[in-house]
Amino acid sequence: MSEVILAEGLQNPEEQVLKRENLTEKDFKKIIRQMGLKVTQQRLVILETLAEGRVHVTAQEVFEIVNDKFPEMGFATVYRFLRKLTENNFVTEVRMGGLPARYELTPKRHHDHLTCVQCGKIVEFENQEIEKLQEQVAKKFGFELTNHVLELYGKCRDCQLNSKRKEA
Amino acid sequence: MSEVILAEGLQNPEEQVLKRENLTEKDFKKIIRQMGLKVTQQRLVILETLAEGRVHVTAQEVFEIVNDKFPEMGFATVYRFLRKLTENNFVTEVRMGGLPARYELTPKRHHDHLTCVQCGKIVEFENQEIEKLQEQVAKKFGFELTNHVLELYGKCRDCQLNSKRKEA
DNA sequence: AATTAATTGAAAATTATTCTCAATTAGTTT
DNA sequence: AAACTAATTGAGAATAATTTTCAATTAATT
Ligand SMILES: [Mn+2]
Ligand SMILES: [Mn+2]
Ligand SMILES: [Zn+2]
Ligand SMILES: [Zn+2]
Repeated sequence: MSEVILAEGLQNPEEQVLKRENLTEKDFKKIIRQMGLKVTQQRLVILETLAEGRVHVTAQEVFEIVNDKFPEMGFATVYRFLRKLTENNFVTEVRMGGLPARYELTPKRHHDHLTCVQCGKIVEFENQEIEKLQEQVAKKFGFELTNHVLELYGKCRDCQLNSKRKEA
Repeated sequence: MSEVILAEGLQNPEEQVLKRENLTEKDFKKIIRQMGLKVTQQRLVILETLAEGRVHVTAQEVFEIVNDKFPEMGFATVYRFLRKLTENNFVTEVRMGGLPARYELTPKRHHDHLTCVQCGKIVEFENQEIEKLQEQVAKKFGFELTNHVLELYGKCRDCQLNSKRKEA
């Protein structure tokens, strides 16, 4: 049941995000070439879209935004390029439950997410202590850690207040 | 690319799991009744399947196992009942990336997972320090924590050795 | 400008999961 | 024990997200 609420909320969530770099067309071209790919208009527009506006976007959202500026773009291109970007770690895939994947340009510093199950608001946070403890756990079991997923879910302050208001 | 390897590996992973209770038919009936549902053969067989054998199973796997003992069972019934069990917290859904959800009977103590990206082996662990820190993070941002997902991914000792062997 | 391998969009395919609905059945009431 | 009824079931259709296919186009190289 929290799933549905979450999905609805996520349609227009506000977000509290860590500061992002300002990227220009030059940077986009560099990124594309670093992956050994050809520079195309669609790829540039997709990167542009990722760099401005909402930080955590679904492939569908990217497609819709991009489709305005560039109506002949197919959604397969968006999915394809997002996958490439993710494989090359220029983009990070964030998955919440069974919902569609969300993507963000990989920021210089790693972070995890705290999401409101009611309104979908996303807060990014860094916690070095947790990161360290994760390493320790992996070590303890003889694993070489490659990555991790830490997603916290809860009710944000606003939604807590809203709930109380309704009760009263 | 790690996705594919992971998916393949997961087809026959060994697992290191925390000890589980031994549940009997009596317990299963109690569980079903606690959810206000009727006790049916299919529900009993599904619970039986969850209680023995592999701990982290997909709906498909449950269906196949169950289908042997009980060939007239439909997969919709498996999905339906797993959902109910999950909603009522008798079963916990574990999701790794975009792969099919895996389910396990919710154990008395909460734990998280450490998964080998090569062979799919799953190790369960508990870490109170991490849990505490998560609460602190939530609090710091004014959230009331409802749940979290912590999945660690890495290469297990065996797979590290295998890799070295291949190099040599 | 010619060449060619990569890229693209549209549509079909795939995968996991949910829904629909007519037939069956568990649990209750006579 | 038979009747009753609302819940449950299985089969298959539907849905949603994502991937694949393939013929046409295009970026980069010559
Ligand atoms: Mn983020
Ligand atoms: Mn587990
Ligand atoms: Zn909220
Ligand atoms: Zn392994």
